[in-house]
Amino acid sequence: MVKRARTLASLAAELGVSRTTVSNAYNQPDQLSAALREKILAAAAARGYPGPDPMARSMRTRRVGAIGVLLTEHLSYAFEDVASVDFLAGMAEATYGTDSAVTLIPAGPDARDDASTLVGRAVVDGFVVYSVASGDAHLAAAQARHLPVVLCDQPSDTDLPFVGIDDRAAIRPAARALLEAGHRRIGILSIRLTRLRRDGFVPAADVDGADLHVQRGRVLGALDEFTAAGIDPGQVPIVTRHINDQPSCVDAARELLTTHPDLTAVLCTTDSMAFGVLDYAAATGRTVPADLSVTGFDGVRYALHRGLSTVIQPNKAKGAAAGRMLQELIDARVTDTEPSLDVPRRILRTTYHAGSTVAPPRN
Amino acid sequence: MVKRARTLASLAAELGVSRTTVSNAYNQPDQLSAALREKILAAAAARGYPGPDPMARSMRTRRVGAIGVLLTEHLSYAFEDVASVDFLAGMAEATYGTDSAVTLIPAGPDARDDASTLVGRAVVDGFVVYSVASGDAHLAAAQARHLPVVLCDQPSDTDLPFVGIDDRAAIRPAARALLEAGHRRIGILSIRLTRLRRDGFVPAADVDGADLHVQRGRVLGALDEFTAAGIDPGQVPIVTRHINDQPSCVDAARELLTTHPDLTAVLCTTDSMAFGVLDYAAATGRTVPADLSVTGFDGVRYALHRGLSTVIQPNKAKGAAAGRMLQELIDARVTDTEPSLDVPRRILRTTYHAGSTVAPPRN
DNA sequence: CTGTTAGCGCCTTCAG
DNA sequence: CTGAAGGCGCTAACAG
Repeated sequence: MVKRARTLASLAAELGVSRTTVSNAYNQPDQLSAALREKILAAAAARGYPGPDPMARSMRTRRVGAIGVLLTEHLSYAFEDVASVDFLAGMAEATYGTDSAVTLIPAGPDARDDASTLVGRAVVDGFVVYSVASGDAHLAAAQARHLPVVLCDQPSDTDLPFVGIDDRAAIRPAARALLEAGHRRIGILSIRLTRLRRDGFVPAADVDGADLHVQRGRVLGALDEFTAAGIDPGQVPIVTRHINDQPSCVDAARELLTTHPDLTAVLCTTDSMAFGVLDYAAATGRTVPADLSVTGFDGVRYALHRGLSTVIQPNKAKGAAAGRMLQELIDARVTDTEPSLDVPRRILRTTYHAGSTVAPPRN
Repeated sequence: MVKRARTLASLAAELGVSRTTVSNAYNQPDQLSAALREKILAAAAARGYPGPDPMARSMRTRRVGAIGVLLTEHLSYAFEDVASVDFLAGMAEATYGTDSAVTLIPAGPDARDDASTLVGRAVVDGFVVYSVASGDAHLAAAQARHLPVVLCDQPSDTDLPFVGIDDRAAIRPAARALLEAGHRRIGILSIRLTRLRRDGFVPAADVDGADLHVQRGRVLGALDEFTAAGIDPGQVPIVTRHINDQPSCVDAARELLTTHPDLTAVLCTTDSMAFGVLDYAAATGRTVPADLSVTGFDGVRYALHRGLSTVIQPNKAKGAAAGRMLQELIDARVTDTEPSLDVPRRILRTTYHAGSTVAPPRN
């Protein structure tokens, strides 16, 4: 059993070379002879020296080799949600080949004073902040770190680098499909528009001030289209739910359709909501689309499988774009003396999937 | 605009207190007066000091606040595979409330010399190694780091902390169900048993030496049960495929059933394989289970949905157990002078789901 | 409750 | 191609 070298310095001492030389053996192979390098690496292996300590290295180089993703929801929810799993897959893809890993940072809604400790303490080179409300404390904490930050989806009104879709424009084809089929009495179902819980009807006038920009954009986009078709947006019933599990969505459909039995169509801002409508319709004996037209948003696999008329957004591509953008910002920071002044902003395309849940109204 | 304090020391200097005091304001609130603490925190906020630098802190405390997960496959595959997504969800759950994040470390099969750099450079407190072949280079690299390592699923024959199921025992109820229904001519379909690609028939005698312990265990468990029922394991046809996508699985079913048309049942070591059999049976006009009985393994959602007779394993619980076990090892390392000598080993329970794809053979 | 003293292990000049 | 020196920013231990 050979003595154990636990640091670069001790290994250097044992071999009778300088620390630099050992360091170079790992990091700058062209700075020493191949023979010496081999000898050093072999000696290291023999003594169980695992190579330069990553922490010390990071401290010195100011580079970690990890990018953080802030997922606001309880982290294990993120793995149950198809969209965020796809997003993570995209980020993983973006880092493939890079010398960076992805660090998942749970940033739950628990408003402990130190809710931001995880992001404050995370050992990463930058953050991707995935879909949080404007004014989110974790986002603020990430910015406070003075590291590159890329925002994904929301908030959409900051000066930070951004990757997302144009929700307001993206939903219009769905609204248009309903209008073109001849619908005039259309209700809207949306997931929460604000961080604060508020289930039930929301006046159209309140939508503008909502702090969850994604849902706000979708509702506004639909209203834009309705308005353009001569429908008074103030007369469009809008129902929201804070949680988007199946029972909530069905209940939202019930609330909307029992209070407004004259509706011939429901536009939903998420596929989950649309499923709620489909389920409620089935439970109450209505046929879709003969008795009721429905549109969704997101284009999750199950929606396409079920033939839902919906808007497909590229979740994986978003993840990849966000990952790459952050990586570029990190690299630029090392290279440039002065960071470039234009903030990257990438808007990805969406597509409307016609599906089979829109048809002309019965009467 | 106030001067910017970029380090703890500079902030301390500007405030005329010692660095310790500032450090304590962040880390040991009970070591100074609330008033002073407030004053320090306020001054920090005013100057944009983001708090103690995480890298320097980690370097000093030898603690990062992140645990690494090694997923051998190309990382974005991991997000397409239900089992590994559930596993990650479990890990996320285990770290919830802990001051640890999860770092995903892609450890693709690219056997570059430095394939292990990511794991060699990862700034983490320990590793969970998820389902790799025995002798995997990334596992070796993780061990070389002298950090706590927890193995999940495989390899199962090391002295490392382990979380998994007893694959060999777990599959026996599926085999037994087929035997009890009266089947005697049963084929086996398995995903790759070795890292090296080898599609097609595998002699039962070769299974023992397979380096992918999970699949090996399942095949051996089935053979155990067959043997106990008086069937010569040497006569049981075993077909493998390296890749488990749908076409491969269907093709495996074709290969098995065309060469052995007398089989009345197929035992599969994964649900994906069983789907391949179901699809092939449907395509060739056989009814399951009337004409052919089929069992799977894993218990993915879709399998249960489809009524497959299969073994359900608790993927999320595995992730949670692995995460917690690693966390404990990390904490113990800080506390204990001498690490405890018994290596934790946790075997989780599986359940056989009867489903509806097993019935007595026709003749 | 506050301050002083020592490094943590490495990489990067810069000089041979 | 190699070596010596300095410091990255912080916290643990101890002493006031």
